[in-house]
Amino acid sequence: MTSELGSTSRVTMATVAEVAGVSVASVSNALNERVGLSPEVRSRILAVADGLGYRRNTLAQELRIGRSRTVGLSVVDLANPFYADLSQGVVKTAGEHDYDVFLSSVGPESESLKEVVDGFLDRRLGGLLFTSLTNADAELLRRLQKHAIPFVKLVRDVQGVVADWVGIDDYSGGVALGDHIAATGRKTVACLGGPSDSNASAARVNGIRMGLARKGINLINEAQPNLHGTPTRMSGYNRALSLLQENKRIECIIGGNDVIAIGILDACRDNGFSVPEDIAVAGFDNMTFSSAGPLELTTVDVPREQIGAIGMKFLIERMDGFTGPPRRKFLPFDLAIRSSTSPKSD
Amino acid sequence: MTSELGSTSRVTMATVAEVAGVSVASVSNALNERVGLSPEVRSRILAVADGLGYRRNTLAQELRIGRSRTVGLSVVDLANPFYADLSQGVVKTAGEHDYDVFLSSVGPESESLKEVVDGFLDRRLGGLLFTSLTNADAELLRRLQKHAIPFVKLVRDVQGVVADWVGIDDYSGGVALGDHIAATGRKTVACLGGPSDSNASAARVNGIRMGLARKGINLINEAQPNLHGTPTRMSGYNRALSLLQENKRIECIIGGNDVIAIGILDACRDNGFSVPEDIAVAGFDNMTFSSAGPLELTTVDVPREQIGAIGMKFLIERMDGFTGPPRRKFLPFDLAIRSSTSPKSD
DNA sequence: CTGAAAGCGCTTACAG
DNA sequence: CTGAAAGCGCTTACAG
Repeated sequence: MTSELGSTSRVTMATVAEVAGVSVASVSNALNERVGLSPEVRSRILAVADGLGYRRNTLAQELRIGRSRTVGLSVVDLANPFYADLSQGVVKTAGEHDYDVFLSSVGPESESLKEVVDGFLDRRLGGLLFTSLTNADAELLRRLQKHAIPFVKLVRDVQGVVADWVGIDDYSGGVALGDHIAATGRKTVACLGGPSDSNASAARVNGIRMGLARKGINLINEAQPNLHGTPTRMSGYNRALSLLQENKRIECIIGGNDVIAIGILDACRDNGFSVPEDIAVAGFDNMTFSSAGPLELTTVDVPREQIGAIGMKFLIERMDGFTGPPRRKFLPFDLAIRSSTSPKSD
Repeated sequence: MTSELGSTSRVTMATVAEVAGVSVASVSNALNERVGLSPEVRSRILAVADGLGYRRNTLAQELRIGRSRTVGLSVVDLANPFYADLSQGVVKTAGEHDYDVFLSSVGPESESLKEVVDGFLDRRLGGLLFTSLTNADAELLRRLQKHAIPFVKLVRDVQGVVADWVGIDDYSGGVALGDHIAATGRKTVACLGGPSDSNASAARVNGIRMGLARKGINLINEAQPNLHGTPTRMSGYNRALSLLQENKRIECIIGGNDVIAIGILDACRDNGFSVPEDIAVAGFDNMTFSSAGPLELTTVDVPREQIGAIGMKFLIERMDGFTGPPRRKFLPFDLAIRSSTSPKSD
């Protein structure tokens, strides 16, 4: 009498209908709270469904109605806490609005963005959220627009793709940081930015440059290839190493993000430079670990979780049919001044 | 002639079949590389599908075949880098085997584990991966077993639920850590562990206690409620604060994980205790930030990403029909000794 | 070697 | 107020 695999064969609407003595249509209507069902029948159906432990098959439902309450989130590197925090904001807000999140990782070891997007589309997800975009992704995004798939860009923007975007004014953040460094009295300053194909990284470096320039300070590595690079700790370490070796008088190194800055701090430690006495170090993002016990990194506080949350909110509005013009939401940021850039005491 | 919404109405197998002049069955057979199709027809179908930009509808396919190449991953707090690293391992391994990951967050603000699991089941996911389980979840897991849904427990184990598990021997890790602390010559030692309903946290504390006891050292907060607590920085800070105030002679505080340990370091810094001169601090996990510039935390190196990767591999084997007895995989760990527990120099 | 047909579990007009 | 029927886009025996 019982099926071979799985002691309990799934209970479907047909099962509920049979037990309740009604049609599957009525079961569907009852479950979806549609009008035109006598209260008695409706509550009987609900009771039966409950008793049988009925659960609606999401695949069947979504296939039929052609819409999904699941959104796709594409992330380059979950192990990078920046994206983990961002994702947390997305997942939390999604949950509050009864949406789910399908996560895909883009990366050298994993899939390309195109493959990730294909996977999203194959699942007929209701909307998409992107991080880590570059201008090279413009065509892909335009294809989504052609298919009328709503999406939101997070943190980084893409030239020529007019769509909702949420982030901060990275340029102004950079200016504030450069300004602060100049005010500490340091004049020999280098910057080790993130990848140049990230518009956010580029804006940060531009802002830092401008903030310093206003006080007559030029980046000592302005023309060098190390001005931009991979946003990893390793890259920060290696690039800082060569800076420290080439220029013994260097007074400050600014990382394009906190992960790079940690690499810079490692390099300083390993080479006997004490921070901030010998050299100042600053970052960008204000990751949780940026202020931890003895580690006190000056940085720009980027509201990562909020970016994810508002991005998700924008996406929900689009999925709900909002057709207003694309929005660009600049979230406020703060400069977190800590001991890694304490004024020179000489 | 064009449909109102979405310029390009989706191309389905029917479209491909019509253009190629064959039946949908043949299209399906061609796409699924089944035998019994003349090479010519097959390649023509493939060419047409490609030309039309055909993409298989995953919902329809999964509904039909009743299996899914998507697995569910339940995580308490993505913003906690421990789970982010674990997730990275899962996602990466999944991608390598052509599986996808559906992520759900359990938490006070979000859904309960039951809701998360229901969501997984409603989507007919092929298998599930759990982190942060407690004994209270036993019933839920047994229900999954009754329905023959494969799952793997990560890091934490659950009493009475015999199923695949991947983690480290937390007890031995604790012993190694306690042993090390004793060897540094410190005798007044406290431990601020994670939640007592986590079998991993409990094992860690037990191990630490044993490692110290072998050298005749007892935890000074053995009987106190602060021996276990929330695994957050805030909790570490607050618990450390009261320890420092109550016992000026305290020589070492061990955190049940690195996040707690960071809170301990914060408390030391804010109260003028220098590490390791005045007091030693140790953690557990070896998070990336645990060694960062001036921050040099002694800790147990837990291979988080590998736990996720192997857990995913186990799950794939189960989904592929492996029916061997449940496995318990203990991954090797290391003790990372750093300056936060340097020997007392008196 | 290829196609017609049934069916996965839903939803939604449309009759009655 | 309720049900029979078609259909979402696939896959899979089963005929031919």
